[in-house]
Amino acid sequence: MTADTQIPRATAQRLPIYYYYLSSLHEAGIKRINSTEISEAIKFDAATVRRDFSYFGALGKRGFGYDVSALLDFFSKVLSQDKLNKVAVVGTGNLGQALMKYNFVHSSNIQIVMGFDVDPKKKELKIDNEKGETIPVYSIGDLKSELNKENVTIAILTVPGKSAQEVTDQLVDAGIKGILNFSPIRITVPNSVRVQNVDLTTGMQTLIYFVDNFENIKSAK
Amino acid sequence: MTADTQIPRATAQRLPIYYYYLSSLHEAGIKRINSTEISEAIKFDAATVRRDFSYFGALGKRGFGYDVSALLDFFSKVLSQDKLNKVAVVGTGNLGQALMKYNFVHSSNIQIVMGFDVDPKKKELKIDNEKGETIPVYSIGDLKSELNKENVTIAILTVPGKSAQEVTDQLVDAGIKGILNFSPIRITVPNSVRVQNVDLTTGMQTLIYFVDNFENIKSAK
DNA sequence: CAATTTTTGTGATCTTTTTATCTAATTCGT
DNA sequence: ACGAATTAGATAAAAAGATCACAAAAATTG
Repeated sequence: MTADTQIPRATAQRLPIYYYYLSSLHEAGIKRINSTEISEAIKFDAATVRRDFSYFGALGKRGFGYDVSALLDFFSKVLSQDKLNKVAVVGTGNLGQALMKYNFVHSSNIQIVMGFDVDPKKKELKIDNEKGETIPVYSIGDLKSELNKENVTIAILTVPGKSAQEVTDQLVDAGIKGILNFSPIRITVPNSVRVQNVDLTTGMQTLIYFVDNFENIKSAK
Repeated sequence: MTADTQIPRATAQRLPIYYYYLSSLHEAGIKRINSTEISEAIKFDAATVRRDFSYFGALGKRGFGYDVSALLDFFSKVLSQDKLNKVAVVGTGNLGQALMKYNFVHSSNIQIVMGFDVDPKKKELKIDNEKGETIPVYSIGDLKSELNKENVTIAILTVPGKSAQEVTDQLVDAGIKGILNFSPIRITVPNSVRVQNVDLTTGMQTLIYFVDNFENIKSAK
């Protein structure tokens, strides 16, 4: 079930991209695909695609390509699409609330089940998601107990930079295993906790830099 | 003014992180800093930090470190913090509206000045940002004229995957130079246009994969 | 002011990632 | 069923990126 080879980081980062693309092919009723076409759609070299897939074994057939359904099923398992991942939003400011309400991080295997905030007034907030379910907001003091009660191991961190590290420490103490960090701070966590940074401002600044310095960037092919 | 060396991609991606950190130091009244401390805060190796800086020349002093103000001023220029970048949001669904209202991509040099949508009803939307300014929403048919009128060269793409490529083609035709792509599609653009992908779902899926396959990821130090 | 400490900047090296090329398996048309 | 066309998977090479380690420069100390 689990891969027996060590998967390179860069490959792991591409897996959700493959998964999304395969889903769209499947929905469109496309039955087979080859590495060249995948390459064109996702903008990585065809050799990279084949190499990535090969870490998981021989998934394709020479002279034929890849069977979309089989590949999709496989990556579905690899990405734990079968199991439901309960997620908590920590920091229910504008961004946190927006993520809860509109389920921007949306996928069948991810469900935001609760929110936390330092401000006790936020407890009165009744945040309804798109399905009409009310997502409870708790005080940050109840982090540990509430997370454990529902067995939540993934957190979305949407607190201001100032309190990001302090709240992170509490999340770690509460047994959180993964943090999607929207704060502009690079948080410190022990080795056993995974962090994925999603900084909206950083992305935009990088883009502007790339636009302004087009000629100066290496391999901006 | 512009760097005379080719800046590696990886370095360019770290510039906004340095900038944010330096700003926070400056605000805190800290006058000098060394690569080791920077390294601890931003979680990249100290040698990487020094190497990154060195692409822009000798910014530090041996035996002393870096002067925070001077370094901040320098990166401020590198990242065009002095010039105002007008940005348009294309696709005023939940995510697009949230970005416009709450200015999540917020920084002094970035201003969202207009929105676009296929749905003509959206034109009646009066979206006020946090400063109380009303951001107009136009029909996507007016893309070219409105963008050119205000000299907008950066777009935030928040349309559904289905229409992402079609809208991208229109943006390119309208002369857009950079796209911050929130759609799950890897869009195709000509060589002269820069794309930065920010996929919320992908980030979360990658995180879950990293959490579930901790032992299988290479150099998850 | 000499000795010691600090800390940068960078050549050298190592690691990771990407790309190119080759080989052999499989398909497909006839 | 055969031969040409296709295409994955493997191997090799190249490129990009991270890290090591140390000389040189500057600061600090006694």
